[in-house]
Amino acid sequence: MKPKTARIALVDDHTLFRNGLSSLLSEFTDIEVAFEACGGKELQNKIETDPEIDVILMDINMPVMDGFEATLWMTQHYPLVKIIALSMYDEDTTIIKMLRAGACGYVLKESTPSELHKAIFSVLEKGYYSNDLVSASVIKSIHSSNNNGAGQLVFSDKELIFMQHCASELTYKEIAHEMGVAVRTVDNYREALFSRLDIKSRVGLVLWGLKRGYIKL
Amino acid sequence: MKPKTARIALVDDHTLFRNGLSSLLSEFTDIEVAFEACGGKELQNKIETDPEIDVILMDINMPVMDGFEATLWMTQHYPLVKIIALSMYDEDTTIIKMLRAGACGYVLKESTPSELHKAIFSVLEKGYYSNDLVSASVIKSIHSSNNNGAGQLVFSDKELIFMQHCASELTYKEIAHEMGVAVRTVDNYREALFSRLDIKSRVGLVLWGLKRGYIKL
DNA sequence: AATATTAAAGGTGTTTTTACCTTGTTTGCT
DNA sequence: AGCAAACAAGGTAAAAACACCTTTAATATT
Repeated sequence: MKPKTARIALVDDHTLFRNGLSSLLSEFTDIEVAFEACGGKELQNKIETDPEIDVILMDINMPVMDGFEATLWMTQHYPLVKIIALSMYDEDTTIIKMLRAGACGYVLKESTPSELHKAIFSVLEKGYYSNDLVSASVIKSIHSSNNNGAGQLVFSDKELIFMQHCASELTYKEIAHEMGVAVRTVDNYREALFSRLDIKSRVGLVLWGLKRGYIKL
Repeated sequence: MKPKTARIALVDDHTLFRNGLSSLLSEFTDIEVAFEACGGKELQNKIETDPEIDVILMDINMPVMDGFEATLWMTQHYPLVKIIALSMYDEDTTIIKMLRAGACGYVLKESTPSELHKAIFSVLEKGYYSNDLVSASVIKSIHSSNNNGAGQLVFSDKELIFMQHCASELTYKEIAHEMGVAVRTVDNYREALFSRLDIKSRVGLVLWGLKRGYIKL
């Protein structure tokens, strides 16, 4: 069954990119851009009045509600709408994280329009879109030992808060005070993260978090 | 004098954004996209065979040769071509840096197509494009004390290399070895940067550099 | 009830980072 | 030639970061 026209929604906080992509996609006769949203919140509003969407192209790095959260929300509330993650980075863990959140494909912003077109119709016809990027990441995540058996990295709330605090000029003593725990305790968070992620310094942790979207600049 | 059609070149490493923008701009009857380039190097090649460009829309964060370098090169080799910086971030120092490198305007990727259109023709007719972002940055840079009298932050080559090395898990000892200088010398770089930028830790330096594009993730 | 797991916290020691002060050398300026 | 500025480098000391090992209390697990 060849679906007539794919109804697409775009979610990205950069208006120029969003409008540009919309203009680009409208050149394909088999694609219709139903609406655009600048973030997760706006998506929630617009999908309500127009739920007949086939595919959402979702940026990952957005302020307020980012692509992970928005994707998670979509899979819970509109499980039939397919989501393709659009990102600038090709970090394995980010790809895995998006796929786990419910995305059916992952396309870089460096890709060509025709690859995007292919991704959209692959998702519609096969239910997923897989390219070298995704395949490699999936395989790596299965083979990786830096994770629990299920192939994912899990962080406690405290660890995530600690990680964000690390991206500042606060000392660990000040972070401990900020979080209301003993200095030794944040030292535990640090040691746990260092060993799990195979990191040797605070700078390394900050860089790791930034690359994968756990820390916001 | 109303220029017939503005001949534009796009420089951005993200193909989807570039193509999208191209498609968007081609909807304006008074704009013609002459060519696209994925980075500074490709721009250097293409401008040679097609130098009749009115305005270049230049992304700042690109690998290999970034927007700063490319803008500097353009002002030296093709001083008549106007450049508008396109960026995701609205950091004051970045804006100033691009303007000093020769850019005639600064537009965020969050902007609307009509603002971009306005910027292009403002640059062509008035020679520059100024919006609230640019005005505020210019004023701040004049009033700021974190700079030399001329209102700019200047870094030596070694300092820039050192800064980039700071965004790693290398210790200062290893950085010194990497750079072929004494440990005390990189300590000088660090102290100079810390005091000039009012920074208290290596993490702070890395965050400062990332926000302003001096350090690449 | 006994056992395993986990989070919080302490002890101790080493390495790294940071701060401040000083010296020699080069470079450029007048 | 004389002087100032800039750069590389050394000394020292304190603070912060890092590593490793142990203890306690609260939670599960069986």
